[in-house]
Amino acid sequence: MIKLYNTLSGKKEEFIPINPGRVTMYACGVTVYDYSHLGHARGAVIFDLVQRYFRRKGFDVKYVRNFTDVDDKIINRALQEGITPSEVAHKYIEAYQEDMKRLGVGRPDVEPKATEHISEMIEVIRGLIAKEHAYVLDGDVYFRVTSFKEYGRLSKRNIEDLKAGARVEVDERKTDPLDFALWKASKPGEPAWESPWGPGRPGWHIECSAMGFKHLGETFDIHAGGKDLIFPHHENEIAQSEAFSGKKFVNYWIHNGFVNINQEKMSKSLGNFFTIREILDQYDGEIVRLFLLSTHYRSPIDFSDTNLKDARAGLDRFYTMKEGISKFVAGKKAPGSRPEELIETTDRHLYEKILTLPKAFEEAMDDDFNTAFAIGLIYDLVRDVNKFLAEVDKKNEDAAYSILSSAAASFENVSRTLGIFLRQPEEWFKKGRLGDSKVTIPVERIEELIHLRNEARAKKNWAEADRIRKTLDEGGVELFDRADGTVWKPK
RNA sequence: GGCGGCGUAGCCAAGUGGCUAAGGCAGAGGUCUGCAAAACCUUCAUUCAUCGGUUCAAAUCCGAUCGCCGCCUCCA
Repeated sequence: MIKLYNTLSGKKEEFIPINPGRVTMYACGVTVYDYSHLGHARGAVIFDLVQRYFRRKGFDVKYVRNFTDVDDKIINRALQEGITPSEVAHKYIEAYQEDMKRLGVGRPDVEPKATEHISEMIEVIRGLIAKEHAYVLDGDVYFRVTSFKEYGRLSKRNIEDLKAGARVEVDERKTDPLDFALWKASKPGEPAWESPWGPGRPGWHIECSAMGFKHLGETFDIHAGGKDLIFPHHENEIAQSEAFSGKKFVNYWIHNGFVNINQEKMSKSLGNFFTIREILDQYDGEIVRLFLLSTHYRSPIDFSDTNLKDARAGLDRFYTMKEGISKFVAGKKAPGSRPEELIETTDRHLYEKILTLPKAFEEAMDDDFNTAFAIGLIYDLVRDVNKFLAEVDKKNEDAAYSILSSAAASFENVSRTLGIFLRQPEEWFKKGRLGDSKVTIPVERIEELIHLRNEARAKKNWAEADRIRKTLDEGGVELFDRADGTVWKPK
C-alpha cells in the first residue's frame, strides 16, 4: 500500500487509483526561457522517481510532464537574444533534455507543449464562458474566481484573506482583482493565435488543464509540482478545470520542497541560483541525483559544497563495496544446489538482511516516498557487507559466493528504481569522480607514472615512489596501494 | 497583515505516542600498510529550540515563547 501526502487534505493518504492498477500522473514542467536551475532538477528527479516507483509496484503508468513554451518571459528573452520566441523555446527545451539525461531522469510518456494545444485551450475557455465562469474584456478572457465556491481549498486560503493581502496591482477592468487571465490579447509583434476573442495567446494556468484533460482525462490520479505552484497556479487549475468539467480534477496533489542556498529559496529573482549545467560541470549527475534524493522530497534541501561532497563520499563507499563483491565473485563458479545451507549461523542475519532489502526499501518508499530512509538502508547494508568482505577468506567459499551474489542482486534491485549506484565501479572512479576534480595530468600519463612508481616500489626505492606520488598529488591525483594493485582517484 | 511549514549530535539527515533516537560526513583511538589511503573494529545525542500541559508513556499530541523559512506577484 502506497501512502502519499496529499496537499489537498494536508495528510498522508493511501493511494487508491481511479482505475485499479493504473496511474495517471501530471507534473508541471518548466517554462523554457532559460537554462533550468537545480530547483527544477529536484522536481524532475523526484517525480520521475515517483512514477518509476509506481511502475515497480506493477502499475500501468501514464506520466505527462509539460513544457510551457509561450509566455511573457519567453517573448522578452527572444527580444534580448534577437531570435523568435519559438527559437528560444526550442533552444531551452533541448538544453533541458540534455540536463535531464545527465541526471538520469527518463522521458515522460508524453511531453506536451502549450503551443501544440491551443485549440484544446480555446475549447475549455469557450466552455467556461458559456457557463459564465469566465468573461471577455477587450480581447482578454478572465476566470471569475467568485463563481467557483471551492476556490482556495488547495492552498487553504479564503477569498477574503487573499483580497486583504493582495499585492497585485489591480486591473480596474476586471470584475474582481483575483480573477486571472485565461486568454490574453496579443500586442503587435507578439506570438498570436486566432480565437473567438481575437488574436491572442493563452494565460499560464489554462495549459495544464487543457493538456491534462487531453492526455489523462477530466479526472486523473496525481498532479505534481513545486510547492510554489500551490498558489495561484494549482488553485487556478482546479477552479477552471472543475468549473469546466463539473468533475473533480485531481485526486492527489503532491508538492516538492525547495532547494535552498543558505536557508533561502533558490530562485531567479533572488539571483542565488545555479543552473543544472553549472553544477554538472563540477559534479557528476549521479552525485547530484543522490544529493537530491538524500532528503525527503517535501523538506527543503540546502545546496552546499559540503552536501555534494557528502553525496560523492557515499558513492565512493558504495562503489568500493561493489568492487569488492565483483572481485570476489569474478572467476568463481556459482555453487551447486542449496549453498545457503553452508552459511554459518553468524552470517544468517546478514543473509536475511540482504534478501529482505528490496522489501525494506519498498516499505520506506510506500511511506510517502521516503528516499532518505531508503538510502540509509542501503548504507547500513553496505557496512555489513564490507564487514563480511573483510573476513571473506575465512568463510566457506560457496556460502560466501551465495551471500555476495545475493547482495549484488539486492542492491541492483533497489538501485534500478532509485537510478543511482548502477555503474561499474571502475567507471565511477575513473569518470564519475573526475567531474569536479582538479586533475591536471592526462589519464595516460597518470597510468604511466603509476607504472613507474610500482617499478620503484618493487625495488624498494621508496624515495622515488614518494616523489612520483607527490607529482601526482600536485596534479590532483591521489593514489591508493591496495592488495590487488594501485588505484588512483581524483582528490 | 493573512495562510502554511520548519527547528533532532560539529555538519547533513530519518524517525511524528511506547523496544537501545536510522543512516551518512567529519572527529578520536586501534587493526592493516614501505609510507599513505581504503576497508574493518571501538568511540561519538540520558536527549530531540525553550517553557508549560495532556498521558501509565511524547522528539512525536496541545498551548505559549524564541528563531528561521515559504506562499499571498512570475517562480520547481
